[in-house]
Amino acid sequence: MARRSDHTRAELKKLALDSAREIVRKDGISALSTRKLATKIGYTSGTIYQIFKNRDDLGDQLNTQTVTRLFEHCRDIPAQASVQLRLRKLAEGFVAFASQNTNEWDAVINYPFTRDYRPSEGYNLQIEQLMGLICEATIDLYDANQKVQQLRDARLLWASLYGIFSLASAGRLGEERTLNETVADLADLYLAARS
Amino acid sequence: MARRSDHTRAELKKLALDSAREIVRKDGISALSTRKLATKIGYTSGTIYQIFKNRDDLGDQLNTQTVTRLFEHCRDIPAQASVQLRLRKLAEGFVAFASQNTNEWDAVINYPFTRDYRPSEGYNLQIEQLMGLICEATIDLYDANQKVQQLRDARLLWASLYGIFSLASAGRLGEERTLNETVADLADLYLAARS
DNA sequence: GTATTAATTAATCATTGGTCAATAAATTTA
DNA sequence: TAAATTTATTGACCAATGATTAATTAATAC
Repeated sequence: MARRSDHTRAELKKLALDSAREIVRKDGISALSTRKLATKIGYTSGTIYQIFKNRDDLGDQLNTQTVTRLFEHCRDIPAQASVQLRLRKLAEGFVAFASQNTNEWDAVINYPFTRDYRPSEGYNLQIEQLMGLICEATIDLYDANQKVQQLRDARLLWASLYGIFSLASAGRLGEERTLNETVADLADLYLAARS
Repeated sequence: MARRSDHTRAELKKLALDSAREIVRKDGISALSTRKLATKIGYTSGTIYQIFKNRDDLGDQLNTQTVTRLFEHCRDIPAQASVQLRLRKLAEGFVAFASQNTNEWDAVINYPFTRDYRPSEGYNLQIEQLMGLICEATIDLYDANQKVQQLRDARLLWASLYGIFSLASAGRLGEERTLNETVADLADLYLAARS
């Protein structure tokens, strides 16, 4: 029996999330079960439900972390002079992160949530942060009174990106063009329309 | 015991697919299990595995049918004079179909396939058909020597649409703009870039 | 009518998410 | 220090799931 003072509640949660991430990273989202996770951290499955409300909650927190990491990855991209360059670099950042974290990113898109699950406030906040990065990159293209349009475009870009990644991760993008190129196509289309 | 001559193999398959569709339509993709499907058609679960290779196969065939129906729905849209109108109507067609077939369309996007599942040739063919509709609508915008670019754009539009629907079905699109409007935004962005 | 072939079943396996009474460990009280 | 109380952890459950397969039953051929 795991001694009850082995970890504080917070430590245990971190341990669980880290281990969950490791399982997903190594064997994909389908390999993540409460039992496997429990075993990995030296507890039993019941304890998992003391840390997380349920499987949806576990997935939400895992994915929130992943999106946070994507955000941090993209935030650290060096500043660029033009919108073109900024968008290009941002797109490359997205693709690079997704390629280096295939299974984790796949979980963001394909985690088997319950039918009526809705993302947590924390998750949505992280997505807003990402949207902020897109807005920063495209700020030169909009007047001060076009903020609404800018955010609308950012959302559209995000949705499009999301679709490209979804199809790519499911092998449904088609053969003749890589993920990188398709994302670049999107950036080009956007620039052709707005600049 | 179901009498072995109650249905031919083909009839049985149709019966199973129709019933699967009914289950999904009514209670969503998560309600579709081999047992439930078997009971519904008056057989036992083992028989399902005589009709379909496995759960992935069942889902693939169901989704292929759904995409076919989406295609037919959009193909029957009356001809329009301009690219603008054609795209607009096509977008509306997509949204209308998705809205009228929520659960079935959700299955196209979120069916819990096995990790290494890849869509069948039949499914991919149907997607190509859809791409054809997009190309028909946008044909005026490209010269004869720009066929590659045109198809590339069509794929991009499809991926973007797919992303918009994915986020919408997961309640991740944001509140302030409807599905209809977002899809229209996409069409507008595309037109602004290419016309 | 008997032998052969093939469809259907029922039992079974391994696994899953989830709950909860029992148990063990830590903390407080006396 | 010893007993009483609180709380974390367990392990035994439950109801489902996808999938396999030997046994059974129905249809067909001889």
